[in-house]
Amino acid sequence: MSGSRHDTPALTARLDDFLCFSIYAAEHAFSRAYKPLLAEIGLTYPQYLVMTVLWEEDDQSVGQLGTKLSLESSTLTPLLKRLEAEGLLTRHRDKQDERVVRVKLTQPGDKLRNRAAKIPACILSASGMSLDELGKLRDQITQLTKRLEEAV
Amino acid sequence: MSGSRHDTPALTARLDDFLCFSIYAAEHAFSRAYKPLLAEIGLTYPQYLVMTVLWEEDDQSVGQLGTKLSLESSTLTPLLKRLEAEGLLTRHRDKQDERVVRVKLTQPGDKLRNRAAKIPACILSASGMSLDELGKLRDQITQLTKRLEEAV
DNA sequence: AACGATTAAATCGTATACGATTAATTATCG
DNA sequence: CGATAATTAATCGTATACGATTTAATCGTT
Repeated sequence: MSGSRHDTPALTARLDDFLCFSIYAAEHAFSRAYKPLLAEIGLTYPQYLVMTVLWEEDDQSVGQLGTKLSLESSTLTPLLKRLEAEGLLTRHRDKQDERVVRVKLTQPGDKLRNRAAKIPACILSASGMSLDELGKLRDQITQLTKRLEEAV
Repeated sequence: MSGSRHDTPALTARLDDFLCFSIYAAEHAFSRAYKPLLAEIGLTYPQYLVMTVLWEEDDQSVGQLGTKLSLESSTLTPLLKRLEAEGLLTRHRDKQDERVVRVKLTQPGDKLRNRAAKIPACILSASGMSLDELGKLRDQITQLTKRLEEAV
């Protein structure tokens, strides 16, 4: 057996040991869990996140959305154009500062909130966890994210 | 105030309340934390995950890799072709079953493991958590993923 | 052996996602 | 006031990622 490349397993952690991979897998799982629910209202998962930010606070700039979602304009611009083409929002240059593009919900975009309202409960139920457990887990992950961002 | 669209905030959970968003953000943070480290060895984050699976066990089919990473062949095939073009692995049809493509590390691909070996420790340090905390968090997330997958 | 069902990858179209660059506008400082 | 710096989106090139379809090979049943 000596000399085989499998003599030194300690060099490579097993994928299942990686916290980053558990997050990667969970992200996939969430995306898949949301997909059928979002398909009913014609949104993708990232589009749903953008709409959620706008339902929370309307009339935000591309930059504000990017900060909240950790996304670049190179990602947001095409995504927002698709939502605009769907008639869910408008994009207009800010009169005071023409560099800024302000994103506003249309009436259909605002109305969609009602149809999306039941989705979080579906996911909660699918997760099989209590609101309390979920909140604790969320806070731990958020703190981890904060530390990773500080370290970079 | 009555009649404003902001009368019913309960309809829309705040984005920060979403566990799914904390995972989404953590996935981004991990990806960004890994990026400079992986750039040194010329890998992207998904490519690193594939290589990790192969370092763990060489000579796997595209399907096996897909199962372990929750990825479709439509994602893996182009990714594997890039790694093949880099000379890190080979792709060959299985002699016993020509439907199957077996992926094997080349010597450079195997050697890369040594250069990648220090990366997990860097991330661990950046996360600012103990191995024990990390393990507990990982197990909770893995369980959550399992439940979400079962519910779909 | 034969033929329909199943399986494994690959392909295609669409949608993120990011870094680097560009374009347009605004701020700043001499 | 005017040149330069800084800011904001948009654009471009590359790399995931998935669903649906296609292709090729194998399996199952008769």
